[in-house]
Amino acid sequence: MNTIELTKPTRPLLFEDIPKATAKIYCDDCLNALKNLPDNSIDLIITSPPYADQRASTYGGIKPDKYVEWFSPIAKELLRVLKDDGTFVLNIKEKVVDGERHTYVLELIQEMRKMGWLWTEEFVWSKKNCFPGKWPNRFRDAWERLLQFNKTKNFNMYQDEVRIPIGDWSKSRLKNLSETDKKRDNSKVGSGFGKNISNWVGRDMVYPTNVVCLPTESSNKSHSAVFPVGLPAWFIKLFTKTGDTVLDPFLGSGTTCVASLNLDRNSIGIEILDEYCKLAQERINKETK
Amino acid sequence: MNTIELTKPTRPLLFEDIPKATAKIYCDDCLNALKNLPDNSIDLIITSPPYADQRASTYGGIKPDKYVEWFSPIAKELLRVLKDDGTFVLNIKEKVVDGERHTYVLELIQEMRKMGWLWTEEFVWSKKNCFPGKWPNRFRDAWERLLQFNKTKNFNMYQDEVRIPIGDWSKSRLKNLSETDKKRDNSKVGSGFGKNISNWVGRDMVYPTNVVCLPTESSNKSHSAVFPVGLPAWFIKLFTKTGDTVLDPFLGSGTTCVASLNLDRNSIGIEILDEYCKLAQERINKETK
DNA sequence: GTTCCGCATGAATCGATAG
DNA sequence: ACTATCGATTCATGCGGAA
Repeated sequence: MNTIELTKPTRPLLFEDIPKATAKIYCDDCLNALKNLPDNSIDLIITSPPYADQRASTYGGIKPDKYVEWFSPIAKELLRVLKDDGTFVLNIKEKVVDGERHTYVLELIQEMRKMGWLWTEEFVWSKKNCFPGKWPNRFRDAWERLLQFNKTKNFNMYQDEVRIPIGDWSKSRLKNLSETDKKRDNSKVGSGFGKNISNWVGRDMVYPTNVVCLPTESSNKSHSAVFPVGLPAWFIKLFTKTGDTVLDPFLGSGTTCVASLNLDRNSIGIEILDEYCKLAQERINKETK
Repeated sequence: MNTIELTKPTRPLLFEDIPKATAKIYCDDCLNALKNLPDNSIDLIITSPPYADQRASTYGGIKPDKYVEWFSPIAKELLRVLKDDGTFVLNIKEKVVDGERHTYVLELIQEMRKMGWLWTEEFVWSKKNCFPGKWPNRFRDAWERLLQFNKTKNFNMYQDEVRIPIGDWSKSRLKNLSETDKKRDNSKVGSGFGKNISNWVGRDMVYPTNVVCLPTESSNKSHSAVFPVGLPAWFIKLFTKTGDTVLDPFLGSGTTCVASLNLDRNSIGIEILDEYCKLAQERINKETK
């Protein structure tokens, strides 16, 4: 098993003791790597596991009928490593099998509740640029589930960190304070201030809802991630504070670590495929400040 | 049991034999009234049943734990009265019980599949102006499930009836097509447009997705239902044609009948509360053409 | 610097064809 | 009959080069 550790100063250091956020990547099977993590050590788990029948080369192409069986032991380990006031956000969507939506996600929720998880909420990720196509009996699938699970009812939630500007203008431009927006604006100006989105903080900010609207990232040819960096960023801001630790047990191309570093959170990523680990490392070097 | 029947000419009559759409309201208990309907007679069922613990005075306040048990016999009757090529759209959302989303909707889907329903699709109704409020551990709930069930895989779907304007991207992109674009065939490209881009010229309507964005109807003082008329209207256009019959077994204030009449569809509504039946009648007189 | 345009690229689904 | 593979369908987005 290879382990990659990256430490980056993420802000201009004003004092010597400003904490540095660290990203650690385990290049290993998910269940194996999780055994290395101590109990109650993670503040937020956010992941998008391989969907049924996807990524066959890496994960053996889990059959829809076997999905719950496959994921359950992982869910048990995640329950162990999460802190009592932490949160687990699971991005998932059932596929169509024989003309019907398969029920493995419904079954998974029930199974996870049996092992002690609380099913606190279901967010909707609404994707405007979903996969194209036309069928006689079905429209394009433009949404995925973001299931929120907790260990206890007293979990940390920092709602003020994800407030959005009010009004129609904000709908199109500044929807969810996505990291890409923030970074683009920052890079244009140079300093951490200037034309930053945070300038708008304080003017008619409202709390968002449980519907998250973000486009997928499809044109990045180096990796096939559909997880836009704004998605983990949103939940990291919502459920953790600076210096906390974020875990993604199916890291893929490293999106969760990139988002974490840019927000001064430590992160642990697990990814079985070497080439994805390398890719993650490259992205962390390139896309973090 | 009272029955109200309303027949309205819904368009300027050009010929004597233009069919008139009819709305029929059964003021009765849902299961009782359904017994009056023959097998395989309904083209579309669309309804928003009382949610758990809602409308307690009317339905005895169905407890979340008893929800599946309460709805199952109704679902069986609905299966009986629906035509083989018809569709059942169920608007529902689980409520929060003791800090968790309750699982009665998940269980209901599984139970309905056991009795023969196909769970074809789950649409999301994204509510732009959802109920205001703030809670320490939860955002405002801005979406509801619209579960599509069918009896067979060969159901009627009239997709062209609900097409929407194309996104702005096409205006800038397809204004001036170069000659190469007009001639381009799939020799160059393996995926993506593949075909000729000029196919898109003049095209201004596209098919929607399975995310339905509609605002809730505000300021409706007399009834608590937040079913906007646009919601049944969308599904009526999508799943029925003129002259078909639409059923709403929990009519409430009559929204489904209003939408049906305005689209020249016959409708049958069932509502146990007399005052709701009266209200429905008034709305039908007032809000239909 | 800014806007415009060309182009590739999707956690998809269905139906037909092949073993 | 049952599974595996393949082609056709479709629309919003970001990147990079050009005006």
